[in-house]
Amino acid sequence: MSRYNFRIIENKWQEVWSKKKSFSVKINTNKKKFYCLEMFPYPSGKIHMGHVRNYTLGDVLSRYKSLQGYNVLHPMGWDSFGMPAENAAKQNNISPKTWTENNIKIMKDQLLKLGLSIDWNRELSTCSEDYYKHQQKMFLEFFDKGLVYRKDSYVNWDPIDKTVLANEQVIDGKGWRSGAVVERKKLNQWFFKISRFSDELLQDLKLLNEWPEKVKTMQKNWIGKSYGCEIDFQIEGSNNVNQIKCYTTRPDTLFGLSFIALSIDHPLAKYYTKDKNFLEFKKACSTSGTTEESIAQAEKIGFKTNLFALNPFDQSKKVPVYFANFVLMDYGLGAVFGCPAHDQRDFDFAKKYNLEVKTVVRPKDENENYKVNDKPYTGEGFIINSEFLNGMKVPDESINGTIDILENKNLGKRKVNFRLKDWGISRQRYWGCPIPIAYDENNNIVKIPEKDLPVKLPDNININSIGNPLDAENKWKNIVIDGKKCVRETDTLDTFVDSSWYYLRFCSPGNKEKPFNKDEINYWMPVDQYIGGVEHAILHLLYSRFFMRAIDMDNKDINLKEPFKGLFTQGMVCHETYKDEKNNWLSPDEVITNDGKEFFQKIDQSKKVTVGPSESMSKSKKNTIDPQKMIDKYGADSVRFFILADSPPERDIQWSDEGMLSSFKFIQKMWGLSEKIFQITKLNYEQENDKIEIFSNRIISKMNQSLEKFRYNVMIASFYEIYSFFREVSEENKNYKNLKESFKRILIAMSPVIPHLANECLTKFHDNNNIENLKWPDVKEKYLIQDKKLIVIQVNGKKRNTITIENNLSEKELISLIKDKLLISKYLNNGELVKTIYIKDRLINFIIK
RNA sequence: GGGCGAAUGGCGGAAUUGGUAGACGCGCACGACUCAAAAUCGUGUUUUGAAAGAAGUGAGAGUUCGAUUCUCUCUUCGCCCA
Repeated sequence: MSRYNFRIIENKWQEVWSKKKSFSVKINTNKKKFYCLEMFPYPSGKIHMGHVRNYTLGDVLSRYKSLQGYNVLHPMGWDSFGMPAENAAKQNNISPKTWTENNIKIMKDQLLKLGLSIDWNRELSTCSEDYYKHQQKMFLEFFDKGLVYRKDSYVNWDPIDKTVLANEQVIDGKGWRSGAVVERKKLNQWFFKISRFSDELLQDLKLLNEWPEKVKTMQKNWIGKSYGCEIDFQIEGSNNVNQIKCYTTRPDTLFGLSFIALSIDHPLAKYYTKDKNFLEFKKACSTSGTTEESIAQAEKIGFKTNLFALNPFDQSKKVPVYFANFVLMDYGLGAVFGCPAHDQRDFDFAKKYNLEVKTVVRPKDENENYKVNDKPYTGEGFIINSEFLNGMKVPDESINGTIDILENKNLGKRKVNFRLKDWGISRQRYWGCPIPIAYDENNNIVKIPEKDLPVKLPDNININSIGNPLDAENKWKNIVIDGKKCVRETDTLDTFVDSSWYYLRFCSPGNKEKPFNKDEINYWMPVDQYIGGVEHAILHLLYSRFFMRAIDMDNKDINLKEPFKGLFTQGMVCHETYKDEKNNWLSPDEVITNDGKEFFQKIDQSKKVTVGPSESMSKSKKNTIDPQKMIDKYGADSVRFFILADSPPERDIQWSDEGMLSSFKFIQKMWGLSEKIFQITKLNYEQENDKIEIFSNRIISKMNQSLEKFRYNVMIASFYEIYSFFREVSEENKNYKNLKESFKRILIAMSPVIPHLANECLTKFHDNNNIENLKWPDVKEKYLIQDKKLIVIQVNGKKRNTITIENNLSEKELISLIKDKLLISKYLNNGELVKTIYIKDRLINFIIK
């Protein structure tokens, strides 16, 4: 029997698909559509295992839906703007464009070798003018709709490289390249007004019933709707200020007030700009990064003003007013009141500055003398030490009750607040979509006129100039609009903007005039199944949801708010990590083992290697496996098979060489089996074999369930069952009348996972080798019904025996049968039978005392 | 610091969603084929026990006739934070 030569066969089928354009689709209103989309890759150089997993998942689904008769849209593109291209350009003296285009070429070739069912006619690249020109128009449309504005905002500033750093470029508070301590710096930047849709983005999560709960929870927390109130505090100690407004979600702890804390960006800061100590404090604040994590973990520090605030409920009580580093201007009003007894941050701050800690909430099982000691109490309970609030139940009654009182006394106002901030889209970088804006001599905003669009990125720039290279491009920067001298905006758009609408562009990739065409959108959208990493659970998905709403706003042609009907988030691909004796990372290629216990360096086997825990594959830890090498060695089908086997798609998967090899062996065995069965089908016919029918229909039904629920690892288990069943049948060497047809049906059901092998085998079984228009096999229901049932016999909930019975036996008949056969007599004789519980077709439980 | 998950044999994992725990694979052991090895195939493989049996899904409690599944407390690990 010939060995399966995957190199020849896989290549053959990939050529067939590409020549016939098998996966290219058009609108067809007679067919139900299915839009399957995986998150498109950043063209970093070559594909990694994460891509293989992501695109295999989508491919299995696409091929499955397609066999089921859906008109499947399954496109692919490139998220091709972004920092790595600029970094590579600096290192290798090659333009970001050339670098990116080369990478795309390589990666596309790799994806083709995986045998993905992609409509390559729709390929797009976000860095191409064809794409970003539409984005610039959208930006201006959003501008007209009032969804774009400019304001001052902080960035991470590297004082040595004189450049703005992204959060991931700040490591332990230092610039990744220069090592300089990063400062916070204010810049005037562009924003999308995502907050306009805060409530809608929150409420509509309820409509997304095909999204994972955890992603919805993460988005809900991110949007962070809170119900609280604004409270007015009277101020003493200044001629300029007599009132400060604070936002709080815990007005019920007002009697525990011990200080007021302001953001350093609070309007009141302007009265302290001449105070040396304040300026020093401000500088100290600017040394921590801009992420929430760094702010939460930074030591809480404050600057005491000469002001005092009066407690609105008791004007005889005065507390100091501070500026503090943990208060953000973006949240609420940039001013909070501190109640140290019942908030961790306030508690830390009070301890540091020796402020009063007054307990005003007691837990349920404590009495009124309860006192907060070394830890704040943030749980439920009752209000104490608070005069007219005493006894209120925390939190619901106390918060609402206090707000009512504040409103009645005209001291405050009920207010809903969101944590979600507007989306800062300015990036001080070259390799991104230019913002189609200029400024006149008075620094007024001027939109680039439509006739001058797109604003093209200049080629041949000096990538090594300090800061944003576009700033140095004077020829490009200085323009004339309507006879007025203007200067272009040199910031480019956040690459999250590029990926916020690419799913729409796939519907109308060739349209030169418009980003997309109404009929095509209305046919293909929404995306039925979106697949990608959970790391995008918040930002990318929220931004896309915002974009869809922004486009939908005031647009009669489009009536769509949620772009992704179904979402699936896949786990990561992990591998063990290796270190040599000097603690340097080693790649799996550099390591060798004989017994799987002790590991040595390949180049010098006297040198021991320490094996670390299995972690997400990353270049920095060198624990990557190159998909290209695996495809070359084992073939695409084997790699696809392995990446789906074993682990559930939503969980992390461990890469294992043994697993990869056994997948490869399975492909070989399956080929051998197919050949054997093909030989058998040339023999004289035997009678039909019921066992084949029962097995095939049950296993296909099982595969259907696994596919519908994304349990691809369970489906792979069915593959092994299929193999061993048909191998047994084949050993009988009998050409049962239903053998060929059943095996064909099985091969079709296997084809989404291992398309090359399955199609090659199918060709043989088809009379004229023509395998067009294959259909997903139906399940014949009658073979799923079992005529005999296995019943579990329990005594007091423990399994003691089993019995196989005919269908439709009554409880009485069953019990007498069990007693007749003495199946559990030794238990029944030892006590009194109190009760029996009978679950039809499953189990009977005897309760004995 | 906050948020969200996860935990089942030596390992990856399965369990009709409250009803036989360990499907399927890897690994391991024994056997067949072979001069021999590789490959391939077969049998076995939760622990304990000679067996009958007993115990068993991170730990501890609870609900239930019955809990891997539901509730509470704790432990460990992972992911995310404009």
